[in-house]
Amino acid sequence: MKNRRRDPSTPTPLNLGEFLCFAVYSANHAFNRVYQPLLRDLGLTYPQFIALVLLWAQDNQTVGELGQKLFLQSNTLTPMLKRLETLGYVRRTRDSADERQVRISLTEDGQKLQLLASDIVRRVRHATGLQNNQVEQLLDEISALRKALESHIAR
Amino acid sequence: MKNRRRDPSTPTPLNLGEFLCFAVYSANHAFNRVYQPLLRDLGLTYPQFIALVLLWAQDNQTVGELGQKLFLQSNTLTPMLKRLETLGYVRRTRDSADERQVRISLTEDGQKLQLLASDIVRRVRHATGLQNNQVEQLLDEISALRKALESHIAR
DNA sequence: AGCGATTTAATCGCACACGATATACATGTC
DNA sequence: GACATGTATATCGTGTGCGATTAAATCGCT
Repeated sequence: MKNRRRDPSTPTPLNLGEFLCFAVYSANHAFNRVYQPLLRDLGLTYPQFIALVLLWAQDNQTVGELGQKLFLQSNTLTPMLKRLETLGYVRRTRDSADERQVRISLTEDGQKLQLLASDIVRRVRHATGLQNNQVEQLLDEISALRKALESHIAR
Repeated sequence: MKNRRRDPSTPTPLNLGEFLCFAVYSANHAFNRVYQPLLRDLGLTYPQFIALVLLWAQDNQTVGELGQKLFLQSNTLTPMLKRLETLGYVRRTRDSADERQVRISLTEDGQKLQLLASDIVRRVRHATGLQNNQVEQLLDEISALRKALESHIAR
């Protein structure tokens, strides 16, 4: 039960190791670096891979739909999707019913990538060193954290 | 105990909500967005703030020392520290004993910022909606995750 | 039908982040 | 002391991210 006396003229020293935000920040970087060598052969970056995961689950989504799920806006997505188009993994076509919307659909090559994706995901999960139930628990906790932060942002 | 039959020609569908990496990725973004309005008045970005946290704990560190703690290299840090210098919060001076090293020291203005920092950190902690012991537990879990990922990268 | 408000993407400028490389300095070996 | 080796920082190019703005299409209201 220590109650150390401190010089009141200097603020409480902040220890970066105690920052939850920094733990999250550096864990995110670590994930990035684990994915990188696995994705290099496919010419993909980690965010691009995440976008493809969404498209494998549901093809032909609009830019806005993808952005809602990824928490990204068109200013980030549009250039990224254009790169995926250049790579030959997706097509970008205006929706004929609503010309404001751009629909992203997988090419045949883009669909084929999914065959490799499961293996990549498996490897990354292995790299976490966690059991399935631990992954689930941590995932729930971090998701709850994100939601709490977002509800705070909304105010 | 469902054991759905699947078409063996199509891969297992991947659900982004089950990706621990994505939970971490989006939680990191959420932190960023919570910090942003709090730091705007100081002209600081979130990574810049984190760098200052390190300098408040120990002034006059080298670029390399900061990079080791932030998991960043000079190609990221140098421009960022130059911006902090332009803002008038730090000075960049070559170490006279070893001219290869650049030492980063806080200006008077940079030191003063610490008075506001504790309040910002307190607000962000409040935004997480977590109790102190919950923060500690989650921090330990995420740090362990980062370490596991990094030890995997090292191989 | 007409027209302002809303929605959807795209564009621009800036700030990370990193791989690859360059440059200057320091160290060790002969 | 010279030269190879190693180290610390800086530079360059590319790819996210985001705030602010723009442009085009649609909606809603009268």
